[in-house]
Amino acid sequence: MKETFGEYVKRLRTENNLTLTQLAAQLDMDSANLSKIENGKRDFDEKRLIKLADFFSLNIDILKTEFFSDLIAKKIYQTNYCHETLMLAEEKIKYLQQKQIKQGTLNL
Amino acid sequence: MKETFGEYVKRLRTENNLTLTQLAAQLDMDSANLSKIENGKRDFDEKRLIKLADFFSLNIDILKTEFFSDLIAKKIYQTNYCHETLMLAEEKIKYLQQKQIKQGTLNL
DNA sequence: GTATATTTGTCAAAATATGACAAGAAAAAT
DNA sequence: ATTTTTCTTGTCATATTTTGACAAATATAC
Repeated sequence: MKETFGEYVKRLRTENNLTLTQLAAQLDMDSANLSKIENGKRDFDEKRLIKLADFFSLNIDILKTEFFSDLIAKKIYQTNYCHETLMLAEEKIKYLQQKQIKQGTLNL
Repeated sequence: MKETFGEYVKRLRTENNLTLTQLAAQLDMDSANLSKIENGKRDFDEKRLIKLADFFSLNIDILKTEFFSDLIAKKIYQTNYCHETLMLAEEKIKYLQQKQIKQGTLNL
């Protein structure tokens, strides 16, 4: 079963025998805040995904999938019946893509 | 093919022959901002979902599904490959639910 | 025990969202 | 065709949320 994004970062860090301070330095952030991220008390800032991918030589698209799926999971969990919402979201994404093709751009 | 949440609201409004001003009054908001919502230039505020459901006698859960799927669609669209992210999100929701069962509560 | 690592709490500053209003554009009514 | 109504867009002050930073408490290792 899947882990959260925070747990994923923690695993990357510990598997590479790094301290919070060491990884935080690489990501240009406070180690205390990184700890909160690993423990699900704060969100990882999207703009640092590239640094994370670079440092651990991860595929950025896979990392983004990890990241965004986590945001979505947190948002839906508790609020809403999951499967139906996600199915509908998928339809809507397709709709937005269609709309973009027709209109050129799309401001959301 | 699915519509956006804004288009959905607009459809509800026009099918019921209401002006923006009339619906905005029911939702306790500015009609100019409601217009932006219908046209995808602002987000509908979650806290007004209940008023919307009440006024149009909609099932709140179905409405929430419409609402949250829209948020997700907007977030993923452009950024990420859709299907894979949503599949992973579903797994993560299950994981969070499992985690909650074990821990009692979960702060995210 | 001391040192190192991690977690938690707090708070000011930055970023984002919201409410409000004015003015322009489009549609409808007369 | 001009007046009235409706809709759209722009702007901005305020409210809310997120972030960065640091201090202090706790836990782990040596």
